[in-house]
Parts: sequence; structure tokens; C-alpha cells
Amino acid sequence: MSLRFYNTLTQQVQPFEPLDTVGKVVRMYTCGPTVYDFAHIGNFRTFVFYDILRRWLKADGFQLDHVMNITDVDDKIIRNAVAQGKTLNEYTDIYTKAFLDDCATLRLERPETIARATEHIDQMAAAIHKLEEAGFTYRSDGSIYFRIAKFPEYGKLSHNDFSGMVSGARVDVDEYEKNDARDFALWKAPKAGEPNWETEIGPGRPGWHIECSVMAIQYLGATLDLHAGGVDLVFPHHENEIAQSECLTGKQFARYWVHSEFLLVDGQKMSKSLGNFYTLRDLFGRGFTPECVRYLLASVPYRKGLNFTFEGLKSAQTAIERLRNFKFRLESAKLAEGLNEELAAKATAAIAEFRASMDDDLNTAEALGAMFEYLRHANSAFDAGQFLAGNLAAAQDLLALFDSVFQVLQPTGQEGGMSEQEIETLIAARTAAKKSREFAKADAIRNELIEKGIILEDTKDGVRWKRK
RNA sequence: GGUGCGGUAGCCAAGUGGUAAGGCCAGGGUCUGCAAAACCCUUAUUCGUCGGUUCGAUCCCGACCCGCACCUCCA
Repeated sequence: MSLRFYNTLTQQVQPFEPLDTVGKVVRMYTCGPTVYDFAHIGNFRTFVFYDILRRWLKADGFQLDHVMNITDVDDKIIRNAVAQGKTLNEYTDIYTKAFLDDCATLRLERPETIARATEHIDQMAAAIHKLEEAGFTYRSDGSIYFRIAKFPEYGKLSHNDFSGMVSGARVDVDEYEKNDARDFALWKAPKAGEPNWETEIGPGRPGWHIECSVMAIQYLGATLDLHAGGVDLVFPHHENEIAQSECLTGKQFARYWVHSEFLLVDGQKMSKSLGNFYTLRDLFGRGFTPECVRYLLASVPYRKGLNFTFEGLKSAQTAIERLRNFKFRLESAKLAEGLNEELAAKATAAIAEFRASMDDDLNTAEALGAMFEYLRHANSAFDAGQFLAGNLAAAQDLLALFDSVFQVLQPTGQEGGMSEQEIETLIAARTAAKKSREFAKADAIRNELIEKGIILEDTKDGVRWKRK
């Protein structure tokens, strides 16, 4: 079966096909970070999901045209920037850079376009102007609001029924800045001490939702194939994006909406007051590697809540080691000629199952199951001397397929310490000492390396080393 | 209250109308000069509770219990 996703809009798992069936270009938009602070691991659960999505689309033969926004103007940013006496840009540059660095550390592919809200203010103003002219908005105290009563389909994404809440009609408008509780700001009136822009619709700053509509349409066209975000964005953010965009263009805004579930820490929502609030930097500071964070975040399918624990991180690290050991075995073993047909069949089956699992709404957990089940069979064959030269290519194909999505086999390089050449020289000296049964000398070399943070592993296929 | 997600072994977690993948931990074993590492094996008569449908339900239906999220700017 081919690729399919659960579409929030239809509440069904549907076969995925982009509008461009010839070039197979997928036009996708993902909601990026608001750069008011370091992103935390909950944010990165979603960003890792975007990356898995990207990589699997490519593995299935699609081309990508992916846009992600960076929200660099909002209430929190303004508040923090003012408090620190910085301009908006000075403040957001710090966290934008930190975010991009973190993404690179987690091996997240860069979207084809990263769009900053403040670089698209004029386009937003033009879109709001157009909405005004078409009668979808009203002004109140210098702000411009979207009138949801003008968009009968409002609620179709979050499956909320707002028909009973149209209200507002009897409320004295003077006492409320909005006519209807569900109306939302497209444009906010300037306030003293806050940054604002001079535009064709007057001075002010954009509301939160308009940036995504405007940038998505500008770079990808009126109708997107895929729009992704965290579940918390379904309402109101994505609902509002749909309202604005579809009123603006008269066309369906996004065909597939995919949303990732939340991450919990020890079964609870992450919060600073509970002391279970972690950034990537916190985890690296505790000695965890980027790969194990990535693996843990990727290993639970995106539509399931993910319970983040330190035990889970350790378990991810161990699982990665096992995969790396297998890779080493493939690279270093001296294999007898021939083909183990039973094992070859298992490799073929594992590759098919891995693909089928990923195609099934990105079921990463099931895909991992296929990988490990084969790994176990292959290791048994190795131990029995039944892993033959003819079995190598398929095993490497499976491992490559696995790593094209998970990206954890290559260890993150560590700086400093001994050079590889120095290490290899010492290992050779130890091997020679062992051969001449000078075990005291061999152990001395091993201890010397341990002190330098180099761990040796004697395997059947030679000596392996790694940095601690 | 409305909407959505979920409750499967010590922990994480997949899954199906026909009798429970996988990972981690733990226990056992193989290998090894020693050690470490590595590798293999074992580990749920049972899938929140109670009813119903069925030859048969963890998987379908109903009720209930519990957890999480969203309901105006939080991925």
C-alpha cells in the first residue's frame, strides 16, 4: 500500500497524493517556533516529526517544497525584548540562531524556505487590506478583526460547532473590542513602547495567525498539499489560518492537515514550576547525546502522546549502540562466499515491512520492530557462521533505509582528546603485546586509553574503540 | 460541559475478529589471558472495568472508571 496520513480535516487515514502528480512535488508548510526563548524538548518532538515526515516523503520518491515560519514578533517577544533593552531583532536573532543550531544538532533537514514574520509585514498588510475590501473584517480601536460570522465553514478543522455561539449581536459594542468572542485580530493597533510598522492599512503589528497564511500562499500557492503542526495549534491557530486564507483566495487552503501529539515528562505536562522543563542544552549537559534524544522523540509515532523520561533516553542510547554494533559487524566481518537464502528472505521481508510501516501514517515504532527483528536473526546467523557474503548488500540496504529516517548511526563527533592516529598506534601496540602474551603491558595500554576517555572493545572481528 | 487522544509485561511501546511485534531493564548462557564490550536465550494464558454481538474479542457495540490535551495567541 502506498503512503497515507491521518488527516485532521477529514478525521480519516487517507492515501496521500500531492496536487502535482507528475513532478511529485509536495508543497508543505509547517508551523515553526516563536523565538522568545530556547525551544524545549516538547517543541522538538514536533520538529523531529517534521523531519521524519520530510525524510519519508523523499524515501517514497516525492520532491519537497517545504516552508517553515519563524514567528519573531509577538507579545512575549516584545515584553522580553523591552525588559532587556534590546530591539526586536537583537532579541530574536539570539533565539533564532539557537533554534537553527539545535535543529542542526538534532540532524533536522533544513526546509527549502525559512520565513520570518517581520520580513513579510507588507505582504500581510496587503492581504488584510484585501480581506477588508471583501468585507471579512471590521475595525475597532485601530485594530482589525476577522469576522468569523462571514465564514460559515469556521470550525471544520477542529470539528467544533460554533453555530450556537454566534452571539455578540446583543452585546453593547462599546464595551467590547470584539463583536464576537470568536473573532480574532488580524492587525493590532500600535501601543506606546511597542514596535509597530507603517503600512497601507495604517500603523500597527500583525496578529499571530496572518503570517502563516500569507507566507504559505506567497511561497507555495493558494492550496498546500500538507500543513503540519502540534495538536495545540488545531484551534484556534489553524482554524483561523483556514478562515483567512480561504476568504482571501476562494480556494481550499490545505488538503492534508497532520498534527503531532504532545510530549509529557514523567506523565505530566512540562512546566517550569514543576522543574521538569528541559531544553536540548539541559540534556546534553547531563551527558545525553543528540542521537539518543532524536531516537527517543522519533521512536513513538507522532500521533501518540510521548512520555519523556531519563530512563527512556538511556534506553534509546543502548538501542542505538546495538544498531551501531551491527553496522560495525557488517563492515568488518570476513564473510564466507555464498548466500544464506533463509536470511536473505528475512532481509527482503524486513525492508518491505519497514516501508509498509512508515507508509502507514509514519508508524515508526513498527518500523523499528522490523529493523530489530532482522538484526537479531542476522546476529544469530553471524554467530553460527551462516551470514554469508551474499547476504551483505541486503543487510546494508536495510540499515541504510533505517538510518535515512532515524539518522542515529553516525556518532556526534567530539572535539579534543587524542587523534585517531595516536589511538590506532596504541591499539596496535596492545594487540602485539597480547600476541606475545605480555598481558601486563597490554593492560597498561588499555588503562592508559581508558584514562584518556577511549574505551576498547575486543570483538571477534578485531578491536573497536570509541570515545566515552 | 464540548472536541480530540489514550489506558497492552517492571519501564517505553506496536498490533489484529482466531488467540499478544519490537526496544530497555532483569535473569541465564556463549565468547574472552583477565576484564569490558559484544552476541544469543528466557520473561504478558493476558491487553482499564462491566455488560453485549460472535463459534471465537485485546481488537466490534454500549456503559462506566482513570489519564492527557485543546476550547483566543502553548509544538
